[in-house]
Amino acid sequence: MGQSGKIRISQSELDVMDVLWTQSPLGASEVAGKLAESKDWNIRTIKTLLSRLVEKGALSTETEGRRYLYAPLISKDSYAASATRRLSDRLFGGRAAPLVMHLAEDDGLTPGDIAELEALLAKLKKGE
Amino acid sequence: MGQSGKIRISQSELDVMDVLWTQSPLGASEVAGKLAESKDWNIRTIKTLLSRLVEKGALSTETEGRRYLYAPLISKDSYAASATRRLSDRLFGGRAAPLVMHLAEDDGLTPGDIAELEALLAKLKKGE
DNA sequence: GTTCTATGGCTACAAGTGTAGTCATTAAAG
DNA sequence: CTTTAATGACTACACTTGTAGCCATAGAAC
Repeated sequence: MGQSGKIRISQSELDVMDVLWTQSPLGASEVAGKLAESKDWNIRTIKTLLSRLVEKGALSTETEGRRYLYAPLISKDSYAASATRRLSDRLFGGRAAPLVMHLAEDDGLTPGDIAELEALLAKLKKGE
Repeated sequence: MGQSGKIRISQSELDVMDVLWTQSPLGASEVAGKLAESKDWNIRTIKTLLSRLVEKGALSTETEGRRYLYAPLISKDSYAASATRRLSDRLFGGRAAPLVMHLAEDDGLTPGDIAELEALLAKLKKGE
């Protein structure tokens, strides 16, 4: 967990985090390279986002020559956990079932998902 | 569904929506009355939020004398569905299982929740 | 009828966000 | 060495959000 609860990561910043969650540490231009496939962003935009993420304590920097290599300080997992919990608390009073029900609607759950969830539930019942 | 996907509702605005999802239509001061229990907001703050929500198309107004009665234009359910889907897409590539797993950690799922989810899954398997 | 009070409309203003531009510097290319 | 290209630092600027203040007005309370 850590401070992942305190840090607010914006939409665009999250796109940058995703790259570094996949691979890190990376320099700004490498991050830009990965993002180029999905986003049409100027390198400066990416640098701004990187700087803001460093300010926020979401990324660490390591000096390599005259540039920085960036790496996540919070894991995707812990970020995802806190974001999920926030949503669940905020909209469903912390209940998981309604949330899953919403995913289920609108073709949200494939048969594979259902099987996976069943397995997960079985494990939870045993574990607890 | 509708336009609930397009409309961005901020944190504070969501607090206002919650009141109106519980009961509507209501005038500004009634909304303020309900919010007073949980929030320490000036009535003007609430009026601003109401106005912004009307601008955004999240609330409708109905004139009653010289004031407005506000009512939601999007249901909590549809908002919750799109918010859930956004999160799931954004963080888990649209997979439901990892999301539930996150809820499960950290005491997120009570035995009751687990039972409820099992029932839900059973219904999904039969239905589809 | 005059004073109070609540209303919506408009305004405010700092922090956060999306999206860059400018600049001095330095490493690389030639 | 000089030109070029890439880097981080600083700056920019409109939009959103949180959190209200001011104002003219109209109904409520005398």
